[in-house]
Amino acid sequence: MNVSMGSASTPSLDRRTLLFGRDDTPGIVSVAADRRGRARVWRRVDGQVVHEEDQFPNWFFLARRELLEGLPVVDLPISILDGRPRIEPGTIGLVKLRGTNPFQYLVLTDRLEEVEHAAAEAAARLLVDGVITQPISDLIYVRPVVEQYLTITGRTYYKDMTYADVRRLQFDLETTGLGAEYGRIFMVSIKDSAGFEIVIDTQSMTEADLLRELARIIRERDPDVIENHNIFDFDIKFVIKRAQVLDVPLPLGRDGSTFSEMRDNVKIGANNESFTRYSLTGREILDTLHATRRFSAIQRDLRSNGLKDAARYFGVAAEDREYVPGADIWKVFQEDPERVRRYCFDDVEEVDSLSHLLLAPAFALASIVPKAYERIATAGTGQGLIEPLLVRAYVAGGYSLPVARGTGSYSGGRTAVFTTGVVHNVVKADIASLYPSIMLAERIGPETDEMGAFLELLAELTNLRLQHKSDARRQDLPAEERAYHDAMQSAMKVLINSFYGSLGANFALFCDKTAAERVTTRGREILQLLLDELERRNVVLIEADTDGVLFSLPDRPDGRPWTYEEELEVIEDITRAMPTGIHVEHDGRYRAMYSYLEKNYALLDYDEAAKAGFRPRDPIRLVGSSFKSAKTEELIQRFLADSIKLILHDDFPGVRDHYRATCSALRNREVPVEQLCVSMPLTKSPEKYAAAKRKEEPYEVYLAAGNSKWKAGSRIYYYQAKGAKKLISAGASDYDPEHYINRLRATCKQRLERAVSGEDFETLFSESDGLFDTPVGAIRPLRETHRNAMDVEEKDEGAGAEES
DNA sequence: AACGGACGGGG
DNA sequence: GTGTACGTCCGTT
Repeated sequence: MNVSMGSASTPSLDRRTLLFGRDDTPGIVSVAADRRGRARVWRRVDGQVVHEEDQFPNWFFLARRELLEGLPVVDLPISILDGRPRIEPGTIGLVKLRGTNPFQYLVLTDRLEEVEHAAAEAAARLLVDGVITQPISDLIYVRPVVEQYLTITGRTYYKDMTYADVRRLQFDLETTGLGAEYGRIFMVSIKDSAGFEIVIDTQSMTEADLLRELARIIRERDPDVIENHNIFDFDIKFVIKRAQVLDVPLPLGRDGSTFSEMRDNVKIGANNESFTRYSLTGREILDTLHATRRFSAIQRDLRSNGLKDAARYFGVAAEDREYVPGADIWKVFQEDPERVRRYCFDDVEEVDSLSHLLLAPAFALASIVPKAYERIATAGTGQGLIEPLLVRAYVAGGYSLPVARGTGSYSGGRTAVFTTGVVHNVVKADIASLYPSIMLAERIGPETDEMGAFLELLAELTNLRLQHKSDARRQDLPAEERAYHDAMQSAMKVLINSFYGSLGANFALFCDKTAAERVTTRGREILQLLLDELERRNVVLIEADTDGVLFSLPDRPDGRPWTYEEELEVIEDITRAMPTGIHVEHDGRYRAMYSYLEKNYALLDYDEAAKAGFRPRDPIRLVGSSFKSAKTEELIQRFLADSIKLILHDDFPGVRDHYRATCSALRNREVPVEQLCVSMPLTKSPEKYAAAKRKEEPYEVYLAAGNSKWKAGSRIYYYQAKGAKKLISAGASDYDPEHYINRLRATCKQRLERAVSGEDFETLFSESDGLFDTPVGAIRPLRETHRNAMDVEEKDEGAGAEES
């Protein structure tokens, strides 16, 4: 409905220009711009970096012309926006824009400081005089200068470049301590994507020379991107501090300037976190810690964001990777410097690997969105990405811009649990890109989008993503090219999924709560259609969430198991019953499932799925936080998983046998003590603990073992012996079996409460056969249906609405 | 034991 | 621009 609302004379941008901007200049690796219409551009051409000076009009949107009163304003024709606009030096140009949105004017000038200041002053005066009532944010809309340059020229970073074309340099410090006030740097490892590798340390030079050498190497290697894990909050801070103390200059920018510093925010999940951003002219600085945390905010199974943990999680930690505990590094360096050198270099290697995995999509986004790469890597999706894209379209099209006016809340996605307990023949079905599909199919976009750019962009992204996705799978393409297509498709996925969010976010320029609610309402209807279609096929619904459903196919009279192909047929059949543009996808199949709580369940794979060459994984998967607790002993955690597995195999005698075997193994001291230990850190030093005068279990256990000294932060392992807790010792067998049997029963009773009745639990978890017990072979698992299991998530203003 | 508060990362 | 995640561990009572 919003497409082509303009008059016939209105220039409309083709979709490619909307998405990539109108200027295809390749190889831009960094941009510096100022408020006087000057830009410096660094481009990588045939592997060499060239520096170019450029001119552009700074610009901002303005709601009221009178804010420029008294300034020598020149009216410019709107046709100036048809190509790349150029103005005479010193001009304060004003373009009256098309359409009816509040920001009616575009100011083009190379005197931005002066003009913006004057307009802000005028706004403040008019506000005081009561002539206007709007806040200044409704009167003047200014983007950062680099974005101004990229937007008005239609350029972006990294056109025609792949990740491998950019020169990335990683460096990592080893220091005598964490605080830059007292610590010193004694080692630096450096690596770059052109094959440079070095580790330098204070065995062969002074700390000052180490810093000079670091600076010399960075200048000589001339990287486009500098990266490390926690580079902003540690390495750069430390380097600057030590360089200051030792009077070493750090002219690391491409123009010989040093680091600049500003407060900025990094979007992590739904939150904004403030940090000190350091910048270098002509280079981009990227923090893999930010990237890791952004990842783990979505993918919750990455527990720790530390470099080593993240590298192991992603499978990029080398077999022979050297580890040195942080607190020991300086000490180990005295005894075995070679070991610390290996450790330090392994760090930069892992950073490089994480960068490949986590930053390639941000890199790909930088060839689309008019924004510096280092900013894209920390930006949110709505205001951070979608808005710059739409604003570029509005500037190029000469359209007036809306202001953000979102308020209130609306209903979001629907979640429901229909069945708890044990179910078989489980299939997971997802509606592909539910919200984007609805927006495209029903032509739902912001009412204020008079240019119709919103849906055009969404449509183009959806088309192109499919192409990139299929190209990423083409075996006839070289790996690097496939990686490029994969990064592109995931960048586009990020954008596609952000459109709905930017409708629902109050502070987004193109916020439209009514439109957002139409999307979610339609989403609930479509999910209901899917549920209805499934029920019509006599499946048992288990759990539904916004755009996906877990269900159980009925056993067939002849007992034949369902095949994947048959399940696909069911799903394709359902897709045919869905509205146009809505596709249901097969997203997983499981032999059995224990549905415990909403989003907490155990899945048992089909045997063949485990063999089929996918990632090797346990045949049973426990999903959801309620199954995991760090404080559970290994034996109990394993016993629970095994019991669920047996229950899902319908093997109740097996559960009882397993229980009895475990009890007797405990009583006969056959369980290795390691499996019964809990681990606790001694965070306080001996002095601090003594001073605290308050007994804590781990310390008392450690002291009772005859120790009096420990290093703060060291971790101990201990178990319950008869009468007292004791430190682990190899082969110890004086643990208290009754204690562990009780713990095991208590844990299982709770976690299995929806799988077996209380009565059956007592039968299963009993060491002797009771006279009146149900025969164990006759025990059936629980399965409970929950009617009215309807639940609609409220989408509040701002938070939460961002995610789709 | 129960609760409020700090932290997550880097050496 | 503002409110605010979430799970774990610490410190206090």
